[in-house]
Amino acid sequence: MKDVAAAAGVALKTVSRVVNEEPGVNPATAERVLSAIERLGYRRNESARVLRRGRTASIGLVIEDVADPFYSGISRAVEDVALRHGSLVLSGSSGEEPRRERELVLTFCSRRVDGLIIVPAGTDHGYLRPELDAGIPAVFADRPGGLDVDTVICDNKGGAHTGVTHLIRHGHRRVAFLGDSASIFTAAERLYGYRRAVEDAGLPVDESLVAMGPPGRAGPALTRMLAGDDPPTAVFTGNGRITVAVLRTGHRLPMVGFDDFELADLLVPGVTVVAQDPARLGRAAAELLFRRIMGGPGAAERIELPTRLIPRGSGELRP
Amino acid sequence: MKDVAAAAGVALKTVSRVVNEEPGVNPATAERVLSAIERLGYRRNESARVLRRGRTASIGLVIEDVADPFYSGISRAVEDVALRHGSLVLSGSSGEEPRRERELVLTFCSRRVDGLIIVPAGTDHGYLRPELDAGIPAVFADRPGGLDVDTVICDNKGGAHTGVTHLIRHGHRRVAFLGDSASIFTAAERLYGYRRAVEDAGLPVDESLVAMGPPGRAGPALTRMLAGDDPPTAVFTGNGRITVAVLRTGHRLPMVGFDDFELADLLVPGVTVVAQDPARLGRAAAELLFRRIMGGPGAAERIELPTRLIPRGSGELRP
DNA sequence: GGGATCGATGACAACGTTGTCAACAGCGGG
DNA sequence: CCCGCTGTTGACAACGTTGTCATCGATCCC
Repeated sequence: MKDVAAAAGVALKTVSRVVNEEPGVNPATAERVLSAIERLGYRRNESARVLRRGRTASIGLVIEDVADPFYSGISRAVEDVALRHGSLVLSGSSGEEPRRERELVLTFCSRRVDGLIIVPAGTDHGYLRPELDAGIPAVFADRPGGLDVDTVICDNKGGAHTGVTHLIRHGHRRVAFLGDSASIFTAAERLYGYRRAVEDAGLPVDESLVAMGPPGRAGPALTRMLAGDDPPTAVFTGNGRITVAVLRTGHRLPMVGFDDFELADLLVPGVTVVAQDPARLGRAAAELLFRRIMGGPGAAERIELPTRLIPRGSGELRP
Repeated sequence: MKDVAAAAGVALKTVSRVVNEEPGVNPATAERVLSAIERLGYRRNESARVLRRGRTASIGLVIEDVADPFYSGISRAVEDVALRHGSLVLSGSSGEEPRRERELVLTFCSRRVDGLIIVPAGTDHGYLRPELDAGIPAVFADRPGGLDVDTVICDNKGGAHTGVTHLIRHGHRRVAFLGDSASIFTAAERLYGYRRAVEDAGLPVDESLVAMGPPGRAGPALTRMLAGDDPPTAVFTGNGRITVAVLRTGHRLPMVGFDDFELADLLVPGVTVVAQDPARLGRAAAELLFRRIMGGPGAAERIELPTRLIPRGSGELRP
């Protein structure tokens, strides 16, 4: 900028004015400055600008894994909203490790992001306190983070309840539940919804029909159940990865899965799912965040998005 | 930092030393400083640090769309490599719009990223010249960008050639090609590979069997071909999205698709594909970039990754 | 014609950090 | 006892930008 000023024969401040399109610069002068900028290939140094102004025009996004379509859907939606607000997105994958999440968040904070959107990995988010107190707004997405902070989640219980009830209505009395590790909030909620649905139908909850754990374990778990004395006649899967794992086992059991996925309609039979809307979730979280960044007042909000049952065949099979 | 120094009763510089774990600080003093840091919830201001030191420890990544599994695979791999180098990833989706790509790149540059990985959207990347001259290394991924810059791409021609030849070997003499818009590098290359394969087999290239355009158009195009006088007996699809579009039409034509996708093996018949490895592509690009960032010398490299034919049934059907 | 107003421009400090260099105390060797 | 060395600490400038305030000539109104 100094060089530009020298080349254009004006003061530093005038260049600054031109670059920021501030009013009150003689068009002729501005023209001279612009041509000098062009000639020298000058680019404003954003770090210095941030240092001086305090606002970075960027937000941090911590998800579990960009390569998972559910999270990349969120990611894209957040990016779009950020773009509309002239903001950039710093993002990172926590891989479900609380330590990595914490690391990412702190890195983002020391880069002075204007706000954070976090898919919480662990349960203890106390490390966020100082940041929140320092005035960095945060939004939890997909799962609550245990702090009094804006949160956007799905109706996990309700969705699972709907899906399981759907199977029961089609005549199943023994529905298995295959969920992700019980330590994950969404998995626990969905399990709760499953139990409620079974109870509400007046059926006994049989714990031998429930298996929680990482997706890789779901297939074997189902196989064991089917080999038992009183096997399930249908299965409800707790998320997209588990649904796929079960499909891959080749058991052609009637099923309903949580999470929609591409090609679910092209399999035979089509896979009935309880769909979430990741784009909507991301959008809601980002909009909430920007409202806070712009000084939106009030207590922490908690938005719960609905789910939608999409019948495609696999969930309508009778025992 | 000033406050920390005051609280600990030491000079600014000493706090800086502690924060950066520089040697030559009395352990007792360091302890005092650390406790002050803890007490005040101090976080180093990265902008100021960047301003002072010149290195940002972050790289920029411009892809087409995070929500596309091919690109999110790349994204994840880049993130992992960056993590190993202690670097952060700024990323953005260009949506195949050259203007947006340019905007993103320039934004990244003014934030002084240490380097760029770009999936080029347009053909004119002249706007990058000043940045390159300013010493910001860049790597083009998936497609060349028309500049003399490190580039990592797939063997598009070879992959298409292999896939089409596979169909011909199974007795097809009229193979249709459905590709993405011809202006996209990879689409053009794959078309070229298709033509070569047809010619190499001594068959006539029939332009009425070729349709290029956005994925949404692929289905209707195929339907038109099939309604013609001399319809194709098999189809080669130019990328994952087009493959899915074709599958959705319900025509059960023998086919081979470029790009692997989840569940390709669960459809009936399984979908034979020519697979790329997005993770490997992302990793290669990122490693190349970091080598440059650390001052790796020499002329621009061009890496071409192989593809792999995965037979699953749809490509082995006879006419 | 004189003072007020306005438009254009510049000088300067400050943002929070780190690199450079100097200061100072304590210590051992001659 | 003096010199030089080591270990520890601090003062200060600089990074590139922007906000504040001052300057200066021109214009305008009475």
